[in-house]
Amino acid sequence: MKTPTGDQALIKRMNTAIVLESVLRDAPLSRADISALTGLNKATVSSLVQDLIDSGLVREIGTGQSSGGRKPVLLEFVAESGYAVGVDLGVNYVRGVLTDLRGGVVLERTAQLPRTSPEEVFGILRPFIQALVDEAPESAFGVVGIGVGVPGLVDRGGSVLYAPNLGWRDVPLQDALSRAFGLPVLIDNEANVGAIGERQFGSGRGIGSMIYVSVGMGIGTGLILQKELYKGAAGFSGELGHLSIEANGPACRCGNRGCWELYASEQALLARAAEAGLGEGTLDSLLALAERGDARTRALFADIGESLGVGIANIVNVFNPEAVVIGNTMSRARPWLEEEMIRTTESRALNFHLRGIRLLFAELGDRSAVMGAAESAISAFFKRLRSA
Amino acid sequence: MKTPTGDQALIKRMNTAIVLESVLRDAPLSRADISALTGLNKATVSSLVQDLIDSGLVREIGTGQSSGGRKPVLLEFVAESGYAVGVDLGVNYVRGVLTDLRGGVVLERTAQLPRTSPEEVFGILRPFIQALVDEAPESAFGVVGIGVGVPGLVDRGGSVLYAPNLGWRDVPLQDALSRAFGLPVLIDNEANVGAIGERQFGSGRGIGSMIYVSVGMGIGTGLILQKELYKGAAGFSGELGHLSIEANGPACRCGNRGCWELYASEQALLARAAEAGLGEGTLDSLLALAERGDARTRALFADIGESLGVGIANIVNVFNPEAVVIGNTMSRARPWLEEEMIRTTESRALNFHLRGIRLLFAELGDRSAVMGAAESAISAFFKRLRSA
DNA sequence: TTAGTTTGTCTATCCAATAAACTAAGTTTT
DNA sequence: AAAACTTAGTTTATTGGATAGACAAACTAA
Repeated sequence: MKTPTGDQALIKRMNTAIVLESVLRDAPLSRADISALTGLNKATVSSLVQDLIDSGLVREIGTGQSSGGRKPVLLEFVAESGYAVGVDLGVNYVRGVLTDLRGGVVLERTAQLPRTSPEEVFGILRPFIQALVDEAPESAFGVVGIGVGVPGLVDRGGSVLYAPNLGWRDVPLQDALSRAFGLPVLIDNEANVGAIGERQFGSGRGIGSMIYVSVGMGIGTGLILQKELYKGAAGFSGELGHLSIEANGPACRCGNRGCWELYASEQALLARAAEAGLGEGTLDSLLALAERGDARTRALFADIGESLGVGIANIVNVFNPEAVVIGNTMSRARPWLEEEMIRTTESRALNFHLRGIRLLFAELGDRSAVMGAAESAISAFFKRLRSA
Repeated sequence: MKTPTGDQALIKRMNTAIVLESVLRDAPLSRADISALTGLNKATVSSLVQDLIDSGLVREIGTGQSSGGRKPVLLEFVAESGYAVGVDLGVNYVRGVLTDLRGGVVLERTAQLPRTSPEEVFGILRPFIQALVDEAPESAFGVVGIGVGVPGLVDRGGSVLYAPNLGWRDVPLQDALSRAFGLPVLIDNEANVGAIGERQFGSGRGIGSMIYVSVGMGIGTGLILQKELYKGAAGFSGELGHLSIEANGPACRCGNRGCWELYASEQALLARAAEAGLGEGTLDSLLALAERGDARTRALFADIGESLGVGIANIVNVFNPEAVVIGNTMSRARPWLEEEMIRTTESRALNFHLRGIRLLFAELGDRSAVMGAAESAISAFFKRLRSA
């Protein structure tokens, strides 16, 4: 039985977390506010706040307005008490951010990735991350961790089991990075960190259950269920891109037939554009064509929108989420996709499940993943705080 | 902020729950065993166990073996300290059980349901349940609750929003029953309670993430994720029967096209049997034919197995569960379905997701739902104990 | 017998939360 | 401006759990 048993330390940790959370959410606020908000006794709040001030996570920022009594001392979270690094490892680029503990971006860098072998990538990644770490200002906690999103399957130990577009198999990335930097490292799938990013900083703020659909060359998905990222039994789930929507459709490289991503991804778009002789084989050229009003291109985007809708209807029926967020490169085609996507979803999903659902596009654009990677490092830091 | 704050009462509730759980799981065992198992101090365990004995949930049952010291006093859970009623409301039947708090069946009843209007069903259900309640032996907690599984969509308030096969819309069943009996009542979808039943008492014992697929006239599903029944934002999720597996397939009554249940349900089987002139239009007749070795019938079952496999592959890719459990009437056709179902699933699902997965059939047969209904009443009782 | 072992209880102590009293620092009323 | 009131935050004594360690009880083995 590894269930943690209850003792006083647990209570203190819980209540400290509650206090910190209310500072994070509602700052600036006073000790009295926290007491009223949380139901904790004023004395308890005072004591816990003092601990947080001592540790450097919270500070007093002067007094607020009074309505006939002593003025409250306002508190705020010290976002600069620590920093996190987020990395989005793409197929031909690396993007990195250095953020404070509230997710405020201090620094952002991008680099090309001309070769993708694990060794070569690591050779680029290491100085790339080191530069971000080095730029972090002095702070109470320093750099609290590194989060990395990768385009592939990642196991619970942070090994990249399979990343077809990088040509990786069984690359122990977490091991390598945490050894190199001596910092906590979290590796996760690009769609999973994208989901975290959009939920924390983007269109999914405050939403409890949300499915993030990363539509790039393939389709990946991140599932936020009951406010938590859902991972399957083995740590990888949500391969909704390989949900078959045509049982007898064309074979997919995954072994299944008629996978959703064969119909609704950027790759699908480009393949069909090539067949029809549209554009120059890039998303950009097609977007430009659509912008100029080319009817065939617009019809093609509408088709992709419809295919997206077919899959989204499935998602809605399966998960009954509060929101579905479309991200990654294809979200740039929103104007030409959205209408048909929504129409198809609404005509296909169960009525009861459509009530109150929101079909959104990523707010963070191509930064969903990198921000989510940073956020996962931040939240891991808070989790460590809570349990120690 | 409604987060419950931590105080000593919380500690005690937590630790009491931990102790009770270890008694439930590992009885018979001694106080010393519990202390070793849970990490709680011997004194703490003694005190909590005494409380549980006083409340009637635990009792001493004599001494055990010693290996050179004082003999341990063995404890066990008093299953007969309370009783629960489980009801499986079908389209033309009602099945009910009275169980003790461990889920041991004390009494089981079935009745026909000739008419399905809410009033008529309630007229039958009320005395049916009353009889079960009346038969419960005297006990410390009495009948702790009533769980009901229904073939339809149920909202969080226990209202049946939509049950096409009963012809129900917006029937406040929980209200009606809890008013009639003055007991806690839980209403849930048949597949959800079936999932609970199989997980607690059937083939899913001890499994953390499991998808229960109820294949009857339609296909319903219950999702056990991270040891909990997953319900969507609005309380209904897991309509995997209406996952489209042929985007351009035939229209389904749900509004979508090519839904899984159009290919893999009992209804699909019977429709195709009728087309082919096989059997007398019942599952029983087809099973008999297959038993006798009729090749066309067997091929038909194999086809259904393949269609089941297509959907299961999707499930596996989406959820990466530890197990998929096939239940309800179609599980009776296991001998004629299983091979093709497994073959199709394995050829279509992602390799990584197949590792260690188990494709099982319901152990409880047609009692998955009724047992799960009782279990949901029992676990609600324990939950109440824990929070008060 | 005697020594050693294991179970379970008892006792003193610790610690976090709390209520209530109190101090601090304001605003409003007269 | 003094008195009365308000609100913020701290101090103090109390409460109620968990705990370590001492201890008693009950056993085995030699």
